[in-house]
Amino acid sequence: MAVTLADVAARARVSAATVSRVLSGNYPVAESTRARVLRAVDELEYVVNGPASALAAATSDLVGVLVNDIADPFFGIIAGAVQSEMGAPIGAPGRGGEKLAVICSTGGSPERELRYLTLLQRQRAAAVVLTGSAAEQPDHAAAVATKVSRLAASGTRVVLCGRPPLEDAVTLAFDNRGGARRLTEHLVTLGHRRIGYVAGPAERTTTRHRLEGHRAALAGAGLDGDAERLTVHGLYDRPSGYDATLELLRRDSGLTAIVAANDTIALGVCAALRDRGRRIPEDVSVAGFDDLPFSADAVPSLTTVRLPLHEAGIRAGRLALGREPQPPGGVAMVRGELMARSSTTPPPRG
Amino acid sequence: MAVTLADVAARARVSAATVSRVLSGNYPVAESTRARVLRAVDELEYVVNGPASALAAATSDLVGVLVNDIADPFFGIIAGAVQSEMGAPIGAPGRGGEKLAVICSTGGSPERELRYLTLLQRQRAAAVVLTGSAAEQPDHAAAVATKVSRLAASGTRVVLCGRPPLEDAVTLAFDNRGGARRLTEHLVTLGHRRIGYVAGPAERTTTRHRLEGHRAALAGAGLDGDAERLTVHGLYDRPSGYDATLELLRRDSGLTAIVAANDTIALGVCAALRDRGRRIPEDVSVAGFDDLPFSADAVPSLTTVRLPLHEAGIRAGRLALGREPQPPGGVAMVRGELMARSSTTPPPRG
DNA sequence: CTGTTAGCGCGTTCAT
DNA sequence: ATGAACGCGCTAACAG
Repeated sequence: MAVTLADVAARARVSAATVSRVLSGNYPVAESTRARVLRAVDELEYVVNGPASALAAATSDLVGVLVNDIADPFFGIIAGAVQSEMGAPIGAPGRGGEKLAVICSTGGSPERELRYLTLLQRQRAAAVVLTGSAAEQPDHAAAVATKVSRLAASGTRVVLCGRPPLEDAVTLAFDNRGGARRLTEHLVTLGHRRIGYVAGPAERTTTRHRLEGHRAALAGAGLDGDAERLTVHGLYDRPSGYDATLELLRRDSGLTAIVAANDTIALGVCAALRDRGRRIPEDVSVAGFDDLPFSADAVPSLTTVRLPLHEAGIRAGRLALGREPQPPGGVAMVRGELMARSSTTPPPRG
Repeated sequence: MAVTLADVAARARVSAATVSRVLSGNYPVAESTRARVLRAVDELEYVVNGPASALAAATSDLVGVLVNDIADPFFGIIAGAVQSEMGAPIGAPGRGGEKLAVICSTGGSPERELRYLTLLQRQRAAAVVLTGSAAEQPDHAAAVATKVSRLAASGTRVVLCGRPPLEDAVTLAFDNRGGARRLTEHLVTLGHRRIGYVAGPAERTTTRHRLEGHRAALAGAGLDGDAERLTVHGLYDRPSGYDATLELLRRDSGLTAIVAANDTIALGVCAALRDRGRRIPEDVSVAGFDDLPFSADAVPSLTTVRLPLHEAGIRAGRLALGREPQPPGGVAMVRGELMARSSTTPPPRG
């Protein structure tokens, strides 16, 4: 029913193989026949059959991108950047290098993560990029590691972006621990002594690393006695930040600063503080993490740790396509930069 | 090299056809052999070859989702919702109904939109969901319409979400015009007479419809004399809102309200007003559109028009899979709801 | 440079 | 209920 290679070949009075060669452009073809073929393609409005092509060539032009939540700009920025690298390579005239990025939103569920991985394996994806924090439950972690190895074994390149290294995969790790430490050190330097922390969901690598960095800074200042009591876990969203702040205030109404595990949580922290009549930063300083676009515009502008998400996504995309050499040891660390803005200031006196 | 159907068949001592039938589950197979086959599948860690399957069955389990910018939560929310509908249908035990959503970020470029459409056509996608505003240049619009017809003709279901109807496609249109009109009417009712408007990029349907709604409200109040002069176009982003506001202030420093074409622009509007020493809303009222998650949390909370993006995405996904009956005439209108919040108030006296 | 040949792995008749 | 055989549309040898 649809137009096939054979139809084009017939119309151009050449063999199917020749048409195939013209289209993939990776083989010498006489200019005259080439033109004839292209004209036939045009006239017949022929479009290659992807599945057939993938089957015969044993390669697919699909690249999977797994994210926890595509509605969260953190992942949107990374995913968009990865996809922007999927076009045809610079010097390739043919429609050869066009890859299609498949963005999959797992909702943070390890089961769905594995399901998507299987789906991509079924599609024989050329590469897979796993972004964001990984679940730390031993069984899930093992299952993902196994799946990754299997994908790698079957020729799918696997890139990890913002999650801890794994065998058989190239990794772009975010320095969550270091960034978090510098952020809390900044507060300590300002003079804060009673600092609350709103963490993300437990059992996630990013949550743990950021919390560890925070604790390290506290320990360095001899302030870690209360750390456990002044930490509340929640999701990486605004309502969690709001609720956690109320809880923190209940536990210690004399807090002079609250650090949130990310910027979105920080938004909720600010809202709760305002509802409780605390001024930011005069009464309570607030800090986030990630430096999402809205953070610089918040009122007051949010002190946070800038992660180069776009750049990381670009790099992840290039690594996935093998257009960039792997970092030594297969692991590169992406540093975060402290952005000290208006939401943090020395604590009120008295 | 990889495990194939034949390998599984050999191990289970049945024919490849039987294995195929067990896996697709749409054919009677004896329980005993069924169990044997499934065990073999498990032991061999067999994963169906998607391309081969798609070729033989002439159907694909890919669904394309085109968005202007996946880093923008507006699209992230829609895309995430569409994808959440792609799982196996409720009563289907087999791995049959699993669809893979391919989210493609076009950057608002009509060329890339067409390229993605071709890529999806090449993959023989089961469906395509086009979201967000469409370019209005006649040639581009025609090219997209043609491509859509061609996709539809080849059996790909096409769903339009948040863009104007097209032949051969089911449409979920947003009532941008009506929402914008009610929003500006709200300002007029509050007493505003000099209202600036920061529009999105020209030549886009959403931009035009929202602007038309705004103008209609002005005209209804006899305020449309200055409308042209008090409108500035930009992109749908924060910097554009910032710059446009400075320009508007230059054109009329006595503005008492500024309406932005979306919430993100409104963020920039607020920043610029503050930098110019204007209080919001005491000196100048500000309004946005979309009601993205951050808008309720802004300080002051943003008056805007709520679009049920998540619900619309869910519906678009169901329509794409044919799981929901088409609306009468193939077009359904999604209304926006005015959310009057703290960023709008009566104009200052004098 | 071009045509011929032979699969790629699976779904689907048609028999049995 | 199961197996044998064919073909989906394309690419990759191999000739020439």
